[in-house]
Amino acid sequence: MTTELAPESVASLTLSTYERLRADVLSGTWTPGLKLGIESLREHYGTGATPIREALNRLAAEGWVQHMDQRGFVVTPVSEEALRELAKTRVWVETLALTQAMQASTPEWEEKVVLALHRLSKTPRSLRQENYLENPAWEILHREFHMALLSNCGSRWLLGFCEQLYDQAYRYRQLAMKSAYKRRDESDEHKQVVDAVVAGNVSAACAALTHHYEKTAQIILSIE
Amino acid sequence: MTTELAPESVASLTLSTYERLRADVLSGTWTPGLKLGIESLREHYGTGATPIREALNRLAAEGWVQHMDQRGFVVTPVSEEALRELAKTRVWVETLALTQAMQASTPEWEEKVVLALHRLSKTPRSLRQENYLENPAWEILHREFHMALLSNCGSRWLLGFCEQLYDQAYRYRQLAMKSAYKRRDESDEHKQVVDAVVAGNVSAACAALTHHYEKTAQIILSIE
DNA sequence: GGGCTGAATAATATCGATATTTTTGGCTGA
DNA sequence: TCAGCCAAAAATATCGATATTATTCAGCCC
Repeated sequence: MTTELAPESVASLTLSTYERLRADVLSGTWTPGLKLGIESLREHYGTGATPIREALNRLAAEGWVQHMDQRGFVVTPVSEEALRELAKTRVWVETLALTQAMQASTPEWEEKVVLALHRLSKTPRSLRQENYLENPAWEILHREFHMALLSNCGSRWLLGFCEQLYDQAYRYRQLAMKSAYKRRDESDEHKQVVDAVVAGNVSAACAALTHHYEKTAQIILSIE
Repeated sequence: MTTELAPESVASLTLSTYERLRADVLSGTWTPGLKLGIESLREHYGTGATPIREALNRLAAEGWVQHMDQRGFVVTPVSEEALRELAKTRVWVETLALTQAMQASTPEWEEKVVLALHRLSKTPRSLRQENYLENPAWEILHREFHMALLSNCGSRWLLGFCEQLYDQAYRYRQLAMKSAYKRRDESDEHKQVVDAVVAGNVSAACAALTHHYEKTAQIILSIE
């Protein structure tokens, strides 16, 4: 007797607070290094201390904030070195996942990837032409495209690591966007990855993905 | 009161509760699938609900327990399929880390690895001869050996992933030990890895590590 | 003047009690 | 007999207040 309805609507305060806090860290609303005092967060999100603390503990385990015992929480700082390390790790881990995904390739997966790319390319990168204004729809589809690419790797652990790394890199992108927006056409880079995937050329696909990530890191680094 | 010296002794309740709970999940004290009721844990660990909940939230983010919103926590279940996936992922990710570590090899790192192996081989696997009794010193040195091997990979992210996977596999080992103990000599397998590392032979080192992990998984699977 | 000491202050960490939500179990009506 | 439904019970989630712990800063000794 399983009577399932939409549980989203009645999410616990802990969960929704976690999601809001996470989004605010990812988007750069809370800047790196900022001390996250319980009292001020409590006031800002309009809840008690318990949901705040529970959310912070989860975020600490995921690496978004750091928890100094008995000394509170701070937003994980960023640094050029950390970004380089992140970019390097992403290339290693995601090419690994892509390789495994391609070796286990199925027609369904290929179609899923092609479809994800199609949807992405039909969505504008920025909401405005003149200056950059983030398009939330594009961001969602972009994440879905990259995850679709790796979804066939056969390991939920590996996929989870890739998601973590993707989201970490997203924060750096957001922080960089705050200072400057450099126009860039990723659509071609995406297409090259998919072309190689469809052709079954593992090394070409990994090379294209690597190029895509290294260029991203390079652009962010060039801003500061 | 009495003046405290060691900082460990004055760790916050949240932290020490987290560590105790984590150890109990890893050691199999709380069996997979078990419902972890707040009230019973509160009583068992002799603390309030807040430290328990915070610890559970951290453990949930790390994959040790699962959190069903508004429906409490359960110890993450195990399954043959999950173990196979874990073992597979470990081989992929750790051979990646080992490869990178060897490519960035330094004399200091090599010495660290050799030393870790030496310490490990001088420590008995079991506290008793006749039947198996876990030797905590061996467990610590074993973990340190494996982490020393990967410590030079150049990415804290990657190293963190490896630690996660190692600890997850440790839980499976512990669970298997509860039902049966199969005598096994790992020392030779460890030595083969180090020999290949010292010789600078990347593929041989990865093959030895892969063999080591696959045999572990195979033994655990054969028990049930 | 500079470094140390120790109370005052501010923050975190924790508790006990309350509000919500889920689950249980019995009752009704077809 | 069985599904559907409501009330009671149990558990989770949350709050407000308190206990502990770090930090600050003025006063003091060298």
